[in-house]
Amino acid sequence: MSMIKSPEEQLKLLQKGAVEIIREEELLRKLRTGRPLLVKTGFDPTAPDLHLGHTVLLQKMKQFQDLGHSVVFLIGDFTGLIGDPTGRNITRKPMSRDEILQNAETYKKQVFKILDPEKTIIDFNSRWLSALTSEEFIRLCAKYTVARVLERDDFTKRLKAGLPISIHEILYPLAQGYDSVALRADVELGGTDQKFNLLVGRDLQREYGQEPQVILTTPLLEGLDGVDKMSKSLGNYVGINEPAREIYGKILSITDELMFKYYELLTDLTLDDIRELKRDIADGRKHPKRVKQDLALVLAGRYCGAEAARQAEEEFERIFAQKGAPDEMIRLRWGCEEKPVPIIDLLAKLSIAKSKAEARRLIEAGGVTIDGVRVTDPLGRLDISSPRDMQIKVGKRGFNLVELFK
RNA sequence: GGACGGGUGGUCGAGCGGUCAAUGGCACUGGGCUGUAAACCCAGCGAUCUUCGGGUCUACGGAGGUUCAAAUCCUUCCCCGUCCA
Repeated sequence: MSMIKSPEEQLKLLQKGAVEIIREEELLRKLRTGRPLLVKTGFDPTAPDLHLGHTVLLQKMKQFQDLGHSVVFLIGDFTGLIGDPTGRNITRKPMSRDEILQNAETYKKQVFKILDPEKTIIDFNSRWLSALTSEEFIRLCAKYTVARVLERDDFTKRLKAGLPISIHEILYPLAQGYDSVALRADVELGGTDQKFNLLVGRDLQREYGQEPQVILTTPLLEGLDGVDKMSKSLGNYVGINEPAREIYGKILSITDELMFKYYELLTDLTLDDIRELKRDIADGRKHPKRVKQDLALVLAGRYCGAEAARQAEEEFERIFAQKGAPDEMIRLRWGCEEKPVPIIDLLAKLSIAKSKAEARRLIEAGGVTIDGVRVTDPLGRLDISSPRDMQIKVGKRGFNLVELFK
């Protein structure tokens, strides 16, 4: 067990990597009581694939755990019905009990790559939100005003832009805030985009006669595109359940600029360390690719093990630096045919290309290679009369191994 | 309930009777350069058939209609927004 740290030491640790703590002196006071604090963090039930963006938050949760506090991983199965207006989702289909439980299981598998299973409480907010009677719900609504909800950035913007806002969306912050009341949370963690929702929790707790929770926000991690925040629906994410080679490859594809952000938010390096890295690159002492590879190694290693990460790097070098083939390719089978078949047809039938038109485009663009030879004629045919293995490469990463059989 | 504006391809946004599979930006895909980086350059970006010239089908909120011809005009329905009540 770790040494008990003083409240001041704890605060210092928790401050690192936090964008904002509201309010610090309250947190300190709570820490001074000496009792384990109840730390709540809400997660959306619709996206049980955790990615690096979530880990920023999870690391912070882990920190609380290591300091001896009690962490609630709250799955917003009820609020999920609404859909957090923070994004741009307007409607969501209700999820079945089974789906939710299944997602919860998926969550657990991933969350415990970071969190301590012994010290994590997993809960669902439908437990109390579904139980509210209409009357209680109205009473809850009575504790907040439309004007205050509309203060939210998202809403203000949408209102100005003439975009619709549904009633249920303005109820979202209330529902989430009520979670804090139900749990009697001491602290709630969330990304900076959650600030408003977290603040509502404070207000509601006060309304219900509780001591308001402290809120701690963490920075949002930008996705691989470096534009939007990392999210599964935008497809710009790195999942922590992905194989090492995926994590490694995705990290290597980010821009140099973004790489430093990732260093900052995802590794233990201090800002000084990062400054030094930048300097070394500027001076030519270090190659930016190497620095990026180091980052990829750390992250792939964290979720897949150092050995897997090392192998990922090796394979990466082989494929891209030496133009080789990966260890694992998509394996396909196809029966031999007497007559030579149009390559376009073959690509479409094997689902290597979505349609014949796409196959044709790919060939015309020079993106198709068979057994290392670039296909140049979109009308070309291929002799597939005898059984053999054939390697078809589409684009930079589409490796397919096609087995021709009799 | 009333007045007005609007619904176009992944997205934003032109087009407002034919030459429109629909200008353009973004996103995306492929190629080049490179470090699977950025920037940049080139090409592509509904499906299908093709003797590679082109043909066919499906698409501009839904359904009808006018017309030789409609994303474009009319009717109606649905949806969204703004203002008024």
